[in-house]
Amino acid sequence: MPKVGMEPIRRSALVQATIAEIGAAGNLEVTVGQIAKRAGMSTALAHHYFGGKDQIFLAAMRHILREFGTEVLQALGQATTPFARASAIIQSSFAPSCFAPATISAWMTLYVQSQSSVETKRLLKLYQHRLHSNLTHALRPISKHPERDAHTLAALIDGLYLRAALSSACDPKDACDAALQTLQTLIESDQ
Amino acid sequence: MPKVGMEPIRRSALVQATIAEIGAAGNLEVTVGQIAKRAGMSTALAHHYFGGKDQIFLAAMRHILREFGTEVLQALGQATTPFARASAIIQSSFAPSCFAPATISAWMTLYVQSQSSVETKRLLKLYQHRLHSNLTHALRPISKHPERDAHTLAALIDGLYLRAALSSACDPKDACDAALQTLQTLIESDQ
DNA sequence: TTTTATTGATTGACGAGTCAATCAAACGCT
DNA sequence: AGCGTTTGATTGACTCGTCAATCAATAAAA
Repeated sequence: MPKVGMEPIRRSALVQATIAEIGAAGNLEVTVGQIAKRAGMSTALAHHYFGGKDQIFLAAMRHILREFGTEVLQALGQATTPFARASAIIQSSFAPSCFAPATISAWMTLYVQSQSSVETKRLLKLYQHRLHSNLTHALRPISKHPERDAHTLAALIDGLYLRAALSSACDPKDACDAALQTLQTLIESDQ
Repeated sequence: MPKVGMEPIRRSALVQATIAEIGAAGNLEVTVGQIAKRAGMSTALAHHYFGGKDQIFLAAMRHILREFGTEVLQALGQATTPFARASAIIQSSFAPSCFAPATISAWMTLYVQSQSSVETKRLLKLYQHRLHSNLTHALRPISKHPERDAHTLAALIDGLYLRAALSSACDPKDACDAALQTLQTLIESDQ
């Protein structure tokens, strides 16, 4: 049943399947065959549309990052005060969608891959830069050291996420509260 | 030249070689053959001593964690005041040895692997527990919320390390200073 | 009939783990 | 001291499986 205009559908299905497989495996040891099977097509077709395994993975990473980006943007849209903006950024970072097993694995993979793939490193930097920039902007009216505090908060968010994501004992809600609490402390401190 | 008592030497050489190879590759895509070659022996011998690839990797991880542990312990020994203890823990976490390419890759790998290997997860938890426990102990006399602040600082350390390690722009010294600064802010805050 | 979608089959490479064989040191016995 | 025997060290060659990538062929729309 070959129909025209399959490309975007196939690509999207492959990206979804890739994320699901990475989530199930916990790491990048996922074959093109597995991905293609889950997406309901042959490996040959996966290669046809993406050209190679690396590019399938990259597309999956980009998808997750884009999704996260829009989530932050939406949360920011509803915030009116500077403090609410900072809170919104933090809360987006600990949203349930960030803790889906597939998303967690994808993030960890992103960290590892960024060491050996320049394209992946670029993606990671993009995310970090956006987070920092959003935070700085939110903090400017309420912090004495917007840049510095943004840097600290960004790192804190990453660290708390790491812990919450990797240890089943630690839950997202607590991590989010800890970040919010620290935000409070930072902007109250006058030094 | 088969001599008796080679086992510890070979094992140690393999662990060293594994760390070096992981550092060079940036990820876990390292073959037993490469490791064995760097360690100056055949793949068969590597298997003979470790039984399998997984166990070689585990041994390498344990080695890095043990090295880090002794580094912290040593720094703690020279600290006399509670604040100095907390500072020592932070500074150990940003010591130059933690930023050797091989060490960085090993840490990232640890994060990824902990998702799929229970033994690796155990290792990671051990490290996190020790860090938290050391920090709590140091903070008890000087913080109003030792547990809470220890948790925050531990996450901050991980997050700052992540950023410093992965982006060549960010340097370890700045990350360390940021952590120390936040320590200061946390214990000064009375809320 | 040209273009797009699609796949089964195949190729070529690579890598983990095994095995049988070799070599030399240590050990025990006389 | 001399002589077999055991034992640990060591490897080249091999097996078996896996997987990315390719290709030729088919089918249906345009």
